Amino acid sequence: MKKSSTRDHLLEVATRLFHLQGYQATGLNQILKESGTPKGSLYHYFPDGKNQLVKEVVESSSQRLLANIQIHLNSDPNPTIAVQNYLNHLSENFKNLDTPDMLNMPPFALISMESAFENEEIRVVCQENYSKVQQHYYNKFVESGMATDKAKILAVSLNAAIIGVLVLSITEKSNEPIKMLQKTVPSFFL
Amino acid sequence: MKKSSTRDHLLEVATRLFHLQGYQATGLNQILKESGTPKGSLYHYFPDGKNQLVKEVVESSSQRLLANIQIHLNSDPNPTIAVQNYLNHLSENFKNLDTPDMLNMPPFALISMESAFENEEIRVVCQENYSKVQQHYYNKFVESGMATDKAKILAVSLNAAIIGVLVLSITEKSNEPIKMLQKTVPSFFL
DNA sequence: ATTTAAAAATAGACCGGTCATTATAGAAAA
DNA sequence: TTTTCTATAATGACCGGTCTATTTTTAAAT
Repeated sequence: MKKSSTRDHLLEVATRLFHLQGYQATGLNQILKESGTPKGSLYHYFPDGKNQLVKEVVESSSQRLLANIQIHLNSDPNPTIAVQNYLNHLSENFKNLDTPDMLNMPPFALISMESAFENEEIRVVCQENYSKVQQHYYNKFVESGMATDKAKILAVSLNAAIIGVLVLSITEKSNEPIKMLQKTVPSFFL
Repeated sequence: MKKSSTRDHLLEVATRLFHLQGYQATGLNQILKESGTPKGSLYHYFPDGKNQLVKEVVESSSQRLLANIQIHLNSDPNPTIAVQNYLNHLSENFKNLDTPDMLNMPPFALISMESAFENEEIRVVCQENYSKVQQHYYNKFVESGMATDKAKILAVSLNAAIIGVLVLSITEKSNEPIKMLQKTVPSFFL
């Protein structure tokens, strides 16, 4: 028997909607309706309401994102190829242009900017997420022999570039921007 | 004198708030309150309400952004230095970490992601804005002798990197990410 | 195994408040 | 006087959150 499949399902639907529309634009009623859950259950599993829901969504999305990045970074010893593999994975998630898979490619840009001046708790979780992502890149670069100071600025720049191409890809509903970045990646490592 | 200073003021306040909080999180009442305008005036100048306000905000912000980019790209014949000058300008706008100047550095990421799956009209305006920004970069690169195919992918990548770095800077309320990107810019042009 | 009491989960009505928008009137400017 | 602008009140829809009641599940006691 599913221990708390209702809770998981709620979190899943909320994750999709928050990353797609933002949490400000996503009402609890929409989450309830799309997940077929009554309001009582939501406040049973998430007593602190929407704020708790947002926080758990961001935290679990971060874990998923980090694991996903690590997998692709491990796919090749050469960091250039590994990063390109990761970008390739991201562009795959844009095959369905209108409903990109927000679970395997959580674009934190929306939630992190929504929270930046409004919800300090969420903002910090987003910031920590970005920091961890960059740490993953940094480690990979250093392992492959890059100087630590260069690895640091490159990790931040790569993270920024990927965030940016996701914003672009979502805005124009095309994976072309991702493919373009893919081609410029090698020059980062010269 | 007050030809339509009320209208301009309304647009100014709305611009600040929309870029800071997103348009979903910004109520008309907040705009009215912060601008000291009565509700009647808003619907007098913007008969189509919030949607018209958002559209005009994005359009005017885009114009401002494009003009600003052009100025900095013209600041030096060398594209590397010109881009670094622009990044320097951006990092200057983060001196007041809690209230960055959204007029001189409109971060479209928030509004463009908010609108992507919700307001097609706004989404298109954002997309066109990104396209024009990239055209500016492209022209600069080609003028300086870069091959057109390389200029194209580089323009997209640079745009993405700048978008991303603004997302990072806003999230962690620091201009450090911008400064880091500044250091990696030269490698783009090798 | 059956009964039973407690706990967990579901269900939805309800609340005060705020949302964008409209309506209506008065003031200012032309 | 006619147009433009200001000022509020009222509108209905929806917001997140609370509340109480009911059903389902769990576990203990017989």
